Amino acid sequence: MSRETPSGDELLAVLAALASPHRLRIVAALAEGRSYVSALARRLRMNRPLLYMHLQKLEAAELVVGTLETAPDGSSVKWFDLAPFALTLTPQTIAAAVPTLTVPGQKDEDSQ
Amino acid sequence: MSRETPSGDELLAVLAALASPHRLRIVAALAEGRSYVSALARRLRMNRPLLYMHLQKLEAAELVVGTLETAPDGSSVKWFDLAPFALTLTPQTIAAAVPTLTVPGQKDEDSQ
DNA sequence: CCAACCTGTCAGCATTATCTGACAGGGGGG
DNA sequence: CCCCCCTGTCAGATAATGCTGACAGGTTGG
Repeated sequence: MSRETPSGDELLAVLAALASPHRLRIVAALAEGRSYVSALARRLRMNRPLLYMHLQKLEAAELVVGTLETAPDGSSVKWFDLAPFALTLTPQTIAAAVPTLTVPGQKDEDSQ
Repeated sequence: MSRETPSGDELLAVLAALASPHRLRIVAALAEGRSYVSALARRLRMNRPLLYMHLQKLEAAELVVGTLETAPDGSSVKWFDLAPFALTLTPQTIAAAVPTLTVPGQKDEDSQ
C-alpha cells in the first residue's frame, strides 16, 4: 500500500521509524528476505530485546509485517517480512502532508 | 543537488532531520517562501531559540540554506531558503545506502 | 536615553529514546 | 532430567533530545 499522499502523522511515523541506523540496517537485511527475531539478532549482532523493540517500531509504522507462525507441533517462530513501501520526499509532498498533522494549537497567521 | 543514491549517513541525517513535527512544519512554511528566524518564530508560534536549533538541524542536513544578510547599514537578518531536495524511500534505496553507514563494527555473516 | 527590531549562545531542566541483563514460558530431543 | 531452540516482557541504567528563560550585542529611530 504505497500511498500517494500520506497523512502528516503517517509521514512522521515512517520518518521516525527510519531515522535510526539500526532500523535502516534491519530494513536492508529484510530486503534480502524474511527472517525471524533470533536469527536477525545473530545476523545483525544485536541484543534480542533491543531488536525486538526496533522491529515493533517498524511494524507500528507499517514498514514491516510480523506473523507469528505456530507450527502444528506447537513450536512458534515469528517471521518478519518487509512491507513494499515507496514514498517520495520533496518540499511539496511535505507541505501537502503537514496540514494534516495532529498536534495541539498551531496556526498560520501573518507571512513574510 | 537531489542525489540519486545518498550515502547511508546522508540518508540518515535527512531522515533524522525530518522526523520531527516541528521541523516538518518549518519545511512546509519555507515552501511558501523564504523567511527569517524571528518572523518564522512568530508565524509558527514557537520559542525562537528552539526554532533556531531546529533550523540548524535542517541546515546540517542540507535541507535548508541560511544566509546572514548584512545590509549596507549594518543591520543583519538571516534568511532561510528551502533547498530543492527529492529522495525516494523504498526498500531498495535503503538497502543501497545501508552498506555505506559508518558505524563501529557490523558485519553480515550467516543468513536465514 | 529608551524602545523595538534583529542575531547568537548558555545553563539547566524535562522528557524520550535507547539499551541491557534477567526472567517466565513454550516447544523439541538426547 | 538437562540442554538448546524459540517468543515475549520488565525494571532500571544511560544517553540523547527537546525546550525554556535569560543574557550579550548589533542596528534604527523617537
